Amino acid sequence: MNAAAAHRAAGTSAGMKSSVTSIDVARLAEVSQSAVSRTFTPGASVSEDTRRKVMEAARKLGYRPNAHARSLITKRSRIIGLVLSYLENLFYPVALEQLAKRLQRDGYHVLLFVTETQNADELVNEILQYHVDGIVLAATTLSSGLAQRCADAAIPVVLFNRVMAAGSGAGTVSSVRSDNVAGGRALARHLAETGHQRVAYIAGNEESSTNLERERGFRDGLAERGLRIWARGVGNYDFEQARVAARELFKPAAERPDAVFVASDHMAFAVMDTLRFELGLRIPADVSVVGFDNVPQADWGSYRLTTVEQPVQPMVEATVGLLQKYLRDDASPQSENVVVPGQLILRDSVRQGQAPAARKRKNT
Amino acid sequence: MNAAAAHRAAGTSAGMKSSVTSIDVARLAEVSQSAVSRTFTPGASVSEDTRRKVMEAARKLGYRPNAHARSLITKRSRIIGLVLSYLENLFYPVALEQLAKRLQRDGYHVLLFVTETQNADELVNEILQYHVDGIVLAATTLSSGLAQRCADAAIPVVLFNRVMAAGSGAGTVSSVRSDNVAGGRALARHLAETGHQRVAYIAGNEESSTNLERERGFRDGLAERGLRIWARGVGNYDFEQARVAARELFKPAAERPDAVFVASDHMAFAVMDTLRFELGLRIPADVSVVGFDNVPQADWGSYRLTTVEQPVQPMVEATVGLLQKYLRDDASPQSENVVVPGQLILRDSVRQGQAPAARKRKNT
DNA sequence: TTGCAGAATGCATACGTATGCGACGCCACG
DNA sequence: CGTGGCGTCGCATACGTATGCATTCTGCAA
Repeated sequence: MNAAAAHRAAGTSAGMKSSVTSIDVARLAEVSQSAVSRTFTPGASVSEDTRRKVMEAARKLGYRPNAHARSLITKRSRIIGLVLSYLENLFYPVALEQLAKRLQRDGYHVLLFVTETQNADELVNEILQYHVDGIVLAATTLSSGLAQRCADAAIPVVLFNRVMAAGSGAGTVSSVRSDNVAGGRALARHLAETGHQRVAYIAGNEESSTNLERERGFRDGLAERGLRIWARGVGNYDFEQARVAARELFKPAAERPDAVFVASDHMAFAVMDTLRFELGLRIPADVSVVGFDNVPQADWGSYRLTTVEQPVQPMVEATVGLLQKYLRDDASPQSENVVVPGQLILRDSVRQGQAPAARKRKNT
Repeated sequence: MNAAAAHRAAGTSAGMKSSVTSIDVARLAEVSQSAVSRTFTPGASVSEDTRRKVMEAARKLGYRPNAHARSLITKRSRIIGLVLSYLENLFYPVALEQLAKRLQRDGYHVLLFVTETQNADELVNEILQYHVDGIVLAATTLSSGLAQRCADAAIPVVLFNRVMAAGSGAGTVSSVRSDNVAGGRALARHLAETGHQRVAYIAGNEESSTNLERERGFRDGLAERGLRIWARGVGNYDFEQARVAARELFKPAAERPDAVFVASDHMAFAVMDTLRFELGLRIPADVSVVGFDNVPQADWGSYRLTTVEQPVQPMVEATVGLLQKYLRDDASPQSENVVVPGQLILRDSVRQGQAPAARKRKNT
């Protein structure tokens, strides 16, 4: 054997062009291709002896089963399609990270689709071509049609941090979200208890379910205490638009709000910076600010934002729970809407005092 | 036709269980399966007439080509594997978003792998099973072995924001990064020009190429002006560790640094908050802070961080450029290391004055 | 009219794996 | 010793598409 041949042999044992098939392995191990397949199929019937021979040969050749061929015949790709639209709000990257990790632990992987209101038809096509086992829609702003189209293809869809508009026909599409209504209400009560009178609201995307629910809860909570939304702006879940809304709301220096609930932490940061550095207001002395999501930055020293948490871990757990359930009983059951509770997180962006029962605690 | 049948028919035309194959379409369109295939293969020879018939039938049945079957035979999956480890630093989500969008425009999609120093072997296995067309490694902290193992499998690998340690044998693995050395040097010069004398450095992961290069450039830049690193800590690209390092560096109130370069914006925010709210220091009056990355938050009012940009768009462009090049000339060429220049971004976290040529500008 | 080039089309096969089915060997039990 | 059951194994086929090759078709020039 000359040097080149030796090198080639070494290369073979290291992996090489991964065109080694189960047949190659079978040949080397002196068994049938079936035996190789069974060795790599958990729960199949293989003797300990041949399994050893196969693994040995596979290792030598650097063999790995071809996922495409496999899913062609099993009709399961072990791929989950994840579509989202906007990663600058840290809530989504964090959720994405957890979700991907969690799915990997179960042998699934995430195929990513990034879109911003792109025409849904094309996107559906792209997703379905890969025959994903399930779809997670994590984009507050996505058209409802998309979800329906996917569900029509008989593949399970779960909406993450979003829920289907009640109007569109029933729908076999499930959802996981935190309790936005309760969260909004908790914030309202907290602001009321701490003696605020003129509370403003800066909305996210006005048609999104998250915004509708948070605003409804907030309204209800205020009403309980005989208050109402004193002023209102729209930030559309966008950083710049939130700044603009804040300027607008606080422009007439005559009677400005003494508190503002911003529909997402991400927008709340924009609002806080605008209030402080453009309008020269102090938080919370001049105005209180509360948000929603409990993004990591909310705990940063510059913001210390009182907010309602969206518990990523439980939401992720619920999401893969739903997916796995649908993958098991392949008869697609009716839709299910999981609501995960989230706590009010008290920090330093709300003025204390001036109210009868005002007090500050960390829990409950 | 009764109501149920009518509904089923409607369902069929809308998509249904996507088990419609090219054969079904062929049957309905009264052509061969080959004709269907060619209709969906750009550049194939099909008459306008049959193409119309095929498209019509495909639309009726809700047909979409099966990507797995296709890639089984073409040996191209149009999937790019992307592995990253840490999404809390906004630089990565933003890059991820751009990269995914860019690849989608070319008909590619991103399969995500999230890992934190997990054992590389298993990860390589998972990636290679999907026969991805290329791999992007965007994790500052990943073991070099991983890249090599992937490259061994004869699939193109490009390191994003990272470069291979010179030691490990040559390597057919390419890289894209910004000019960390020049960036570090620019920061050093800027701090020197603005009259700082005792400059500290808080490192990222000490073995990462980004950290090594930034520190080297910084050192060189200081040396040019007769300065050296006055004190040094390690933050390991982690938020909490950066806080600890900051406390340590600034504890002896006797002679504390008058400036600190933090190896990433993300850590810099932790440092700024710690300095301000724990140690009561003013920025930049008492101490100047500079970072690296130019993450969106660096422009926020609470930080206004002077930093060096990592130009995401050009870096993404270079990355897919490399990938496409390797996919075209499938003979894998030698490795290539693209370095994208990045500008110094002046904001308000550096004290001006005290120095001869000190001035503040937005550009250049 | 004949011939021919080029386009269009169909037939057959290949891609790499999973799995039903029958065959075989082994052991235990009757 | 015979028989049945169980655990292994190999053969053959199917999954859904792309593509080389041969064939047919179309239109045009001679």
